Amino acid sequence: MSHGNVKYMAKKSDKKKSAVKKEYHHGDLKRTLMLAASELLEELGYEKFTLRKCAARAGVSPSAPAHHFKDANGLLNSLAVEGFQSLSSKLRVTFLNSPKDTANPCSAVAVEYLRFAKNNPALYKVMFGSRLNADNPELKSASEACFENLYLSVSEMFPGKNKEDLNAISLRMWSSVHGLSMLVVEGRLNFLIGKDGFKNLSSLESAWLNIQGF
Amino acid sequence: MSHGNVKYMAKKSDKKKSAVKKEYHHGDLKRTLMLAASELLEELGYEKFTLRKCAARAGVSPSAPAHHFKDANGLLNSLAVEGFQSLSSKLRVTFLNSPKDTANPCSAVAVEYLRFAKNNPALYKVMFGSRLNADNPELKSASEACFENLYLSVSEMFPGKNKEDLNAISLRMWSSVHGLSMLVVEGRLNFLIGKDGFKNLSSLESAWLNIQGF
DNA sequence: TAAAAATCTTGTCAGCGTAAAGATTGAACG
DNA sequence: CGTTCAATCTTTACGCTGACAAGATTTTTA
Repeated sequence: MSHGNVKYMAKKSDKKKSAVKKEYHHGDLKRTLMLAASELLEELGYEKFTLRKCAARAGVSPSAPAHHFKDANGLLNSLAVEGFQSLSSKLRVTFLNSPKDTANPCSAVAVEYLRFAKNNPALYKVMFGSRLNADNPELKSASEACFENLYLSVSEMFPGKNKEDLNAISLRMWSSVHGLSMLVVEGRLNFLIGKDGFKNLSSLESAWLNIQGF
Repeated sequence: MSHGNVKYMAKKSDKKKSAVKKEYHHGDLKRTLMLAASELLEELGYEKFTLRKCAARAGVSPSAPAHHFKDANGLLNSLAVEGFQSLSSKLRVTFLNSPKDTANPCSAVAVEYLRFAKNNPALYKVMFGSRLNADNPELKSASEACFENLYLSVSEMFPGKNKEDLNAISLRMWSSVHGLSMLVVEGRLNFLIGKDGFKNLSSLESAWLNIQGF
């Protein structure tokens, strides 16, 4: 496991070490482009991201990405899919590790959701923004799986409820925390800071959390 | 009042009737551009709106808008400001005209909010999207005034509460209905339609409304 | 080993925002 | 009334963008 096929490793190693010399075939351009895109998104912001800058950071020509993604939005779409998968598992893990006997058993999940949005603001905007086509099959199933995971936690939290109520509760939770996340990520709560004892963003968020359980 | 200065009116009338003949000075280009922008936004969608198309629809050159707005985002910013003013007054009127003795006195306001977002989806995205600078003074004060108006209704609804609670309730209401509006407007609830008896979007929205009062 | 496929580059195109400079008009003022 | 000046709009041009077509290079297949 540590070495594997020696010949192959040597080849790979050669490739790695000759990073100075530019090679025609990149080897793992798809992954490299997604990494570069993710970095550029958070560095420049959602609006200033361009495919050409992304290709430049990956060290390839502006047309190279076309061989791995349909177009610029195809690249962002792949990022968003991974974002939903990451968010989904984070929320589930948080729920499973949080105490179930508190007054508001969802607050830990909500905090984790908000943390994700604040840690990856540009990615979060891509995931829910109108740049991507919401009807894209992969994106649709990824966001659906995320919701289903939330639904699962909700159903374990309210064992007696029927499907309609569980769906409604899940939707209520999602839209509520999504709304706060968007307002925070878009800077739309800035005017509230300094008002009536809300000295910073955190105090606003905890007020939001404490005012009620979903 | 019906006629005013005859000379001036005649002049204006001449201008109107000679619409075939293109004139160098438009007369009310700022308003015309905002109208054209608002139309194009809803026709083409938030992402495909361009300043050049907007100028073309208004019948002027691509550089003409620069004399009335700082840049493309300046035009959208003005639209967003008017959007917040319109939304603010709609919500207040709805609250004042809705019965106060129901179980959930906010539901009428929430419905009106959602109606605004669905009637002007592209404008709504502009108002809350990251294309505009959230720290723009005019935009900031317009959205703040909108929130203050909501706060006013909330304070009349819960007379006993202190400022902190009223702020938290208002924020909770806003983020909740904003989250639902965004999800609806961005088409992010499509995958839920047809699931567990939710035959359309309206059934989802009413389930959201009925699951609890804010 | 030759053909085929995959991968990346170069060259090109229309469309975009916007800045600079010129043309036209209306308003202010003698 | 005529002149000057500011406001308004056009023309021209620049760099940047996404994307397409065609060619170069490498890897895979057969």
